[in-house]
Amino acid sequence: MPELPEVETTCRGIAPHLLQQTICDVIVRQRKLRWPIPADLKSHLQGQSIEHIKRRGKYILLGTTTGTLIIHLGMSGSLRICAQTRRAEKHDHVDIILQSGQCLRLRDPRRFGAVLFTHQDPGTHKLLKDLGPEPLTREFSGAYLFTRSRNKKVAVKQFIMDSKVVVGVGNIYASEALYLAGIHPGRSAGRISAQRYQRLAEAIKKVLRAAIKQGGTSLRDFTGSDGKPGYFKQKLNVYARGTEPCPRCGRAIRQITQGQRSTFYCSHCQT
DNA sequence: ATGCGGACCTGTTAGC
DNA sequence: TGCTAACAGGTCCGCA
Repeated sequence: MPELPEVETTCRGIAPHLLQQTICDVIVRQRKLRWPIPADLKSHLQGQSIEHIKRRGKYILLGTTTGTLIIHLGMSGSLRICAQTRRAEKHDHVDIILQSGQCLRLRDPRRFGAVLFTHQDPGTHKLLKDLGPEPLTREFSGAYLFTRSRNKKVAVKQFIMDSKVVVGVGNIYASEALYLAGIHPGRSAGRISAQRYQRLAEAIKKVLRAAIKQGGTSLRDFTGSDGKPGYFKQKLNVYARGTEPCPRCGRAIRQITQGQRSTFYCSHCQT
């Protein structure tokens, strides 16, 4: 479900409820997520105060005095703030109960998400250490993409979805950014000019910023931590619009499969 | 080093 | 209406 804008929306929504709150209790109803939730999670968190909330790629990092809780929402995860007394529903796997009486509740029907804890600098954690730059920083640029892509024959869409190249660009925004940049998703990453990568880097930043501004994209069921959907869906040009006309030229948008994921593009506007 | 398919799950929708 | 198959916002892992 969530790409970078949805994770960012979630972080912004939960942060005010969590900062400087002491964790009173931790309830784990289902520990089988992508990786098992550590059996000693509660002992790491109970009595600790949440000092900061950060996002790295699609990972949400809750910093306590003694370590960092690492949360990934996978394909279908969401975090909500609710009253501790609110009845848990079917896929509500974890509750982090706060002194305020509220609780941070993780729901994840498909269980591709993760909840882990580390005492180390989270940047050195196995899952985070090889991540590429954040797309909304100056470090991420057309020049960077150009350099990284030399001699790569992988399709450019898969290239920009590789978290070692750049974090946070998932299946929706990859299609959207390539559309904005006018680049065919199947083109080999190594055969794209510096100038076109300049356009692509700008398009990625533009589409992610716009999506964050709209509170993310709600296709099926994404909602922010307050339960409100994201409104970026209305601004999607190609994603999930197979057979609809291209907004620019009117020809039918095409849907193909790349790396077992759907890609949407306009064969006339994207070359 | 790179590339590919499979794996992990449940829910929803499309098709017969 | 009901059964089945395909598909869904992610990404790690093992094997060629």
